[in-house]
Amino acid sequence: MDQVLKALADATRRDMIERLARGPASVGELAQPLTMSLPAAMQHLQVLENAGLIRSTKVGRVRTCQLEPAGLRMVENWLGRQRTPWEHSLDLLGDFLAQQPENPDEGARS
Amino acid sequence: MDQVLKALADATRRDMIERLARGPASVGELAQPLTMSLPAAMQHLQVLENAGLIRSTKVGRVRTCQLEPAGLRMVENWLGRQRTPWEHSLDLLGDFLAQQPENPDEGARS
DNA sequence: CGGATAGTCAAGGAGTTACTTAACTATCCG
DNA sequence: CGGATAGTTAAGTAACTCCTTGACTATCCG
Repeated sequence: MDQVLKALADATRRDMIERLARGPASVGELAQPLTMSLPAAMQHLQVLENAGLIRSTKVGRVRTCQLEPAGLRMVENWLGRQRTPWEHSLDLLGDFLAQQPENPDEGARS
Repeated sequence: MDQVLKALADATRRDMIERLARGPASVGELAQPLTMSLPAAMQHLQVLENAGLIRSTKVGRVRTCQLEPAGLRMVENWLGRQRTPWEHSLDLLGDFLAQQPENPDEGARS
């Protein structure tokens, strides 16, 4: 879980995932539009593969990478679990707290 | 988006979110179970609030934090968008690519 | 008032991350 | 074979992250 979110926390890696969501690609194809050296791309891909977000197979001298949807789905599940209990009762509570009468020093947040 | 995922990439901040998913809490209440100094907790909360994942209001000398579900939902949306086009056709394509018998070399820059 | 409580600001330092270049291996093609 | 292509490894560096301590402000309560 930690690995997955750390992997997604980088904009370059997210770009790679967005590209892979449109179809498999080689390491070079992934590196080229990102203005980045090949070794840099490799490191990112290793992070993504380590996190279980992509899979890659090497045929000849070309390594083809593809998305692994299970990884993304795991994150979605965690997110859903965190926001389930609250959802819309939060705003009411927020308003309640913000309007506590005995607090002249409390400027409106913002 | 970048801020949100960077915020979620830290285990301590995820613990905070899980705690807040069970109800609002003060800065001290969040820091205590995490064996962490108060300033450290503050920095994490600032990151979370900056990312739009939590909201906080100060009443008296106590700052009460609460979850902001919209932030988590934004991430869920992005994740869903990435894995929609593929889902299960990926495995078939992967097998296909892995079994290509020959290797044409003319793909890259000419 | 004066002490304790809750939070905040400001450096500073240990550890990690993301990139680079250089050197190297493996594959393809003529 | 031999040159070019695709990827990989290794080492080094600049920038960032997380946490700490110390000093400070604001609030509560006796």
